Amino acid sequence: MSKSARKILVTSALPYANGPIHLGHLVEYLQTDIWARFQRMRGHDCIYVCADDAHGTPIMLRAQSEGIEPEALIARIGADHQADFADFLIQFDNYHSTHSPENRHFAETIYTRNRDAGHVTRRTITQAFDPEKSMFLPDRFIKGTCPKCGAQDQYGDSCEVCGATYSPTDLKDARSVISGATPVPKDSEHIFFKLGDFKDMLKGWLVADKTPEQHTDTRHTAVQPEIARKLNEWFEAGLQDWDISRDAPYFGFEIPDAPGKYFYVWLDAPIGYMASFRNYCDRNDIDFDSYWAADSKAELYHFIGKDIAYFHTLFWPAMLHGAGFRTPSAVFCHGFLTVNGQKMSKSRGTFIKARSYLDQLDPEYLRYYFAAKLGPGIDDIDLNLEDFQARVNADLVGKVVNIASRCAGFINKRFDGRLSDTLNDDSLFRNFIAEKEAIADRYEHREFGQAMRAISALADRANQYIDDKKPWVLAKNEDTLPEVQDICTVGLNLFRVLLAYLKPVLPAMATSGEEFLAAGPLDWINLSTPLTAHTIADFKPLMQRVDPDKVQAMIDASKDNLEPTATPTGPLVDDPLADEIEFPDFAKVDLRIAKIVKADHVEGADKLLQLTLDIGGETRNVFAGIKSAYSPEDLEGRLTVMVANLKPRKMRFGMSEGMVLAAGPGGKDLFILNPDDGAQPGMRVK
RNA sequence: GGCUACGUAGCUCAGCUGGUUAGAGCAUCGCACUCAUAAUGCGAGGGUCGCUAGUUCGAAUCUAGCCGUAGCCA
Repeated sequence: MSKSARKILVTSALPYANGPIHLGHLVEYLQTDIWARFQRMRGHDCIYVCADDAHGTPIMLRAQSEGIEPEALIARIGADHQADFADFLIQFDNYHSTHSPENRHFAETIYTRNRDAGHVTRRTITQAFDPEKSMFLPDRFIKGTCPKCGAQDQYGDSCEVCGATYSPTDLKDARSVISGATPVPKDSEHIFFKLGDFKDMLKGWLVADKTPEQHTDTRHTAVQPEIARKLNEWFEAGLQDWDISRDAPYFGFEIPDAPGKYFYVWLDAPIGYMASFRNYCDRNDIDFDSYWAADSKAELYHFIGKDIAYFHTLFWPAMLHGAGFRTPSAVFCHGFLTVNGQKMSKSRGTFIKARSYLDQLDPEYLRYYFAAKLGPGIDDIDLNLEDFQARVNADLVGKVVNIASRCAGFINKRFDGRLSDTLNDDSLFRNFIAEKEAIADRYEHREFGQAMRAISALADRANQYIDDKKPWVLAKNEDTLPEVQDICTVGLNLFRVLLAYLKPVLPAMATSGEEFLAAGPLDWINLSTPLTAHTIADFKPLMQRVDPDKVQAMIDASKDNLEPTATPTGPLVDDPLADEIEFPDFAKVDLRIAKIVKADHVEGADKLLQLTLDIGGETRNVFAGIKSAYSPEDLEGRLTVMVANLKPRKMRFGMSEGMVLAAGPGGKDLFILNPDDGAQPGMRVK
């Protein structure tokens, strides 16, 4: 290999630290991991870093609703994320957090350098303010009636019914999702990044040839053609100033020269790539500047979803450039994941968390399936669960592993595990090796689907070869027995090449296969030398077929609520529906999300618990007949649903100001209601 | 609403700059084989290439409109 080792830094987008990793996230991490492993196998110096994106209003509010500090929330979620990634065999060199000293340093550096260069401006804007919570409300935290079509319960930025976009101040009957209060307009000075200053620079960045000297085989531009077209559209629309500050209270970094103002989460999120790398450099004695200085010769690639292209192809290169750092070599976008052809859905059980998958299935199944479907473009990819099972079983177990399985028996039983001294028929082996650069090129350009197809076609040829030579016939005759050893030696060498080609995708199977072959780790160079005059280990199954029951179990575990069964048994039979009512009858009942702040036993009462319910600034005292099913410590801190406008009723133990809702026949079988994540005390249920 | 992608056999997808009878894998149906995790090999059936106009000697491939799906609109 005359080509020298490339210095490559790759990243995946930072997952947001307010929820678990799901299969949609994994498209990106698996794509990046496969690419990084491939580069390392080729002998390049490829560092893969990531981090949790830990700032912003949603995290602040979620921590509040859980009654914990945001630091505790992000620590817990960060640990979950890392466990999920590790179990999917994603090999980060470093995993950090945007809530870190390194990130504060780079956020401040990038801000102050851009400010000093004149790329920052200040302006007073008017925003919706929640007077009860004393905070400005992001658009998504305001709901109301669409000013265009009159649809109710729409977010502050756009209407999901008619698709209109507007400003939250246009919304009719607006209210804060957090407190339920009516937002009021309020002025505040904000800090803006002058993106327009970078128009020419960005256009130049887009068209420049990013091909590193070491691999001149293909041109390499900063973004894919689809994204380039989108960028041109954005250029034509004009680049507006970007609001990079948020007022307290906000979980993030305070802006150095603006007390009470914080960097917007999207400013410090991509800076997390630098922070994580800096943290890695400090622990591994690597020169940070050789990767990030303006004149760096290293390659820098970001893998992201197409939804965040705007941030990574405009703001990010601009603010790096404005602060005197290098810009990315390229930003690689991918599409979204659908399951069985549709958006992931909790009710269908297709909103599958990483952990729900891992509880049932081998991570390498999904690694292979995604690889088989990923291309360089931004098309969405579909996880069709039947196709998933068929593909993994046919390609991996039926074809690839089968080659080793059908040869290993002869070599182990008849030749004491010994391979022939030479490859007496090496034409097919040479054909396999001849594909090496073509397959590498597919990996390099993220054409994983084509790489998998090429590998699969080779596996077919290996099986054809064995079928043609019929070693099981030759094994019956002592005279032809030596030929059996030769044929199986060829077969196992073909298998070994396939194993190497698949190693970026199937690292665990590659390790098992390497143990079986007992000749050390495979890489892109040593795979060309055939294995001869060598003793292999006993063959153990390298991969099991996908168990359909496990797939079903995964779906069942992902179902939010159990589908009503077709058989007419259960509660509906015992307790038929009440008479139909008109909407106004229902509207009279004011149901609210309530937080159980305190729960106590009631002296002298057999069935009652005394609950103190917070409905967003106000509290209610309620006696609930749920003692048989819940103890007070089970309840404190939980959210539930109460009838808030029920006329207070005097009971023997005091005044009860409402009731909490529960289902079930009674006794131990009582179930109080539990709102989904994100609900806030005081929200109306309707 | 504007813009950008996508819409090819039952399923999942290839089809580069327009050119002989539109391909692969899975599934289905025959046949062969039995070394192998009921694996493998050979063969067959199956598509008005979303719809409609147009450009062209010729279009799945180019243009326009329409329908459907997804995303973006900072």
